[in-house]
Amino acid sequence: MLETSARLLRLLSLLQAHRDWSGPELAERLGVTPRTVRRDVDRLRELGYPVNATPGTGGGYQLGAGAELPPLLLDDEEAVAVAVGLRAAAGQGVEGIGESSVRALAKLEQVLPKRLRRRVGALNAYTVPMLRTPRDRVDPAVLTELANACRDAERLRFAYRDHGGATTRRTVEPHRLVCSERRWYLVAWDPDRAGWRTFRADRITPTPPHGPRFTPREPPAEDLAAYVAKGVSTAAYATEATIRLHVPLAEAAAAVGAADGTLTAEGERSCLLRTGAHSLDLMVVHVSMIGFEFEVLDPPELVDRVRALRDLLSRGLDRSAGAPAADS
Amino acid sequence: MLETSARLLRLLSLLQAHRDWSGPELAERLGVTPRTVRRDVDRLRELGYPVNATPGTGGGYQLGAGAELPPLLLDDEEAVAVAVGLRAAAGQGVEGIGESSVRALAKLEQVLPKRLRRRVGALNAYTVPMLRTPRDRVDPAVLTELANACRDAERLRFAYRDHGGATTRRTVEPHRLVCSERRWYLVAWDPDRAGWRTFRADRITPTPPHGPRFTPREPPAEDLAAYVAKGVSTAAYATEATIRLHVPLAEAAAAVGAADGTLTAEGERSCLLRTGAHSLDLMVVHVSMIGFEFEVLDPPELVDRVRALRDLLSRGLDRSAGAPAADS
DNA sequence: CGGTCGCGGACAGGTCGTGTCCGCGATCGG
DNA sequence: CCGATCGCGGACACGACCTGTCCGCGACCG
Repeated sequence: MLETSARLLRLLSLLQAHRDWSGPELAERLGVTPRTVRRDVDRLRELGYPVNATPGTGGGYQLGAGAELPPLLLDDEEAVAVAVGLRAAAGQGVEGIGESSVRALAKLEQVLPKRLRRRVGALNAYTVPMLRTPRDRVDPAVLTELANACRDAERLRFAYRDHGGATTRRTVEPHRLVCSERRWYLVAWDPDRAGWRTFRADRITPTPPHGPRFTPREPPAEDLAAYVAKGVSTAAYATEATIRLHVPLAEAAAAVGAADGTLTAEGERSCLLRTGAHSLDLMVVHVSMIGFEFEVLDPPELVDRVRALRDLLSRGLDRSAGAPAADS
Repeated sequence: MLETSARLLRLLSLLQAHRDWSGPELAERLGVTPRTVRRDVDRLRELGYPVNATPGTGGGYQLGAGAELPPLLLDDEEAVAVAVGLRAAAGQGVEGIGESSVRALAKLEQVLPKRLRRRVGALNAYTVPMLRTPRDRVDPAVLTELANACRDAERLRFAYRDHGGATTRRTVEPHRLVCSERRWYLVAWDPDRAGWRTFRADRITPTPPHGPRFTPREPPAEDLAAYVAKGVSTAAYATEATIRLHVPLAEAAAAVGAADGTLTAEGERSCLLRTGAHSLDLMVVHVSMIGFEFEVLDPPELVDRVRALRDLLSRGLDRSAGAPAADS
């Protein structure tokens, strides 16, 4: 009974769109008798999607949270919102969800109607690509293409911009996309060189005609994330930074966010922030925007960095209209 | 035939998880004969979800993009990624998709298994709440609660922090959540005062026992977004800013993004950026991070702002270890 | 040229969905 | 306190539909 399946889907959709539906309402919407609605609800429950019902006047059905996620039935706008959100999350390279973001994005984009794809592309410009210099920003489309090649075990051809700027052409067997230190890496087997290689995604330009399937081989390590982290040897910048913020701990905590580092109180009116070096830029931004008085304690390089920014601003001020250039 | 419906869902899930499946593979996975798989595929096609098939050796089925979005079947990690992405998008208040983001988020959170909800909460800390001071940051949970009340037409009780800081208790009929100028507003009918009111979402603290349903009345305007924009009279900061960037247009375009304003070339080595005032902060950040030499042309207030930041950095440098405080 | 795969017709058996009718219990409002 | 409303579920009969099996066709690859 195709109609029954379709009706179950529509029922699920209705239950997701509104919280509360009465039996007769649903019956009319679905074009069946209330008895059949009850049976459909039972079917949903049997499928593992809990439907709560409240008897009495003004009662009704509502979809609850179950053991597993029911199929999501999104309307056009919601689908676009999801796609844009995922692109942003993937582009930022948020550690911990980055890889699932890309997988979900690939899944969605594969079935996204064309008319919606246009809107996603248009709106994507509005997602704030903060903290990424244009150089190492990754095109979400490239990411999904890499992810697709990984999950389908398709040979991948691409042009790779070398560290020095030279581009080489590669054909590899892609295995995993890994997000580490806010950067994307592709772990792949290079048959020409008969070895595992790690490529930075932002330097990859895929050349569409995909190759044939391959049978995946044993990955070079159990924990590929660790493997990549070790491989790329983030040497240049692996230090930790310590900053003193001249605000009470509570105020700093509200502004800083768990990802940026750990805060420890230091008296009533100041606190210490220890943060991974890769979020130093973020910290500078936060400090600037929120206006915390600060003091750089640990890595001298950060002092240089702040000074460079200060000088940049000074130069800008000198150029700007009617700037008396008065120092603090 | 419950089993048939369930199998269709599983088939859809399989087709979304991998791009390519052969008939026999699917048959084994689903526990039916290949003939039934063909029939199921036909059913999916009849439901409007196009399934492409390629004959011959190494052929198979793949889900294509159709007229409408098929139900999304996400695994745990993907669901978490979607939720985190949506929360981030909603929190940022991206114009144009903000409202759909919240709707989609509400839909998802309603059915999200508890174990996943924990992970979303934990990871949410990692989404970068940029550009929001702690004061006007909105809790995504509050947003979804407001959105739920709107779509279910449930009376809403909440405490409202007034502009002056005083809190009042309200009971209103919520109608729409509007995102304007990177802020969230709730448009609601206040029965006590018998009039329409616009509340800033970041000042709302809902008090959970929701009220009874109400029958929605005619909204105060066709275009509620415009209504809100007019109402909140963004007066204080409604100017436009003009900044000269001392880099070629192409380079600036790569870094700035469409949302931040319009760029116009000005000779070979510089360009002008006109931008809405509410993204000035964003601009300062961009300019800082990327290191563009700049010059503020238009609003003198922006010059003050830059100077304030410069001075903040200077003070920080003075305090910091071994800073020679050499000016540029 | 043969193997493999997708496609679809035909048929038989039986399962399962549907509407109808019914009584039960919970809840809310008068 | 009673009645209306709603969710719940058993019983029954009709009929539709789903499944497996068997078959031949066409396409594609090696």
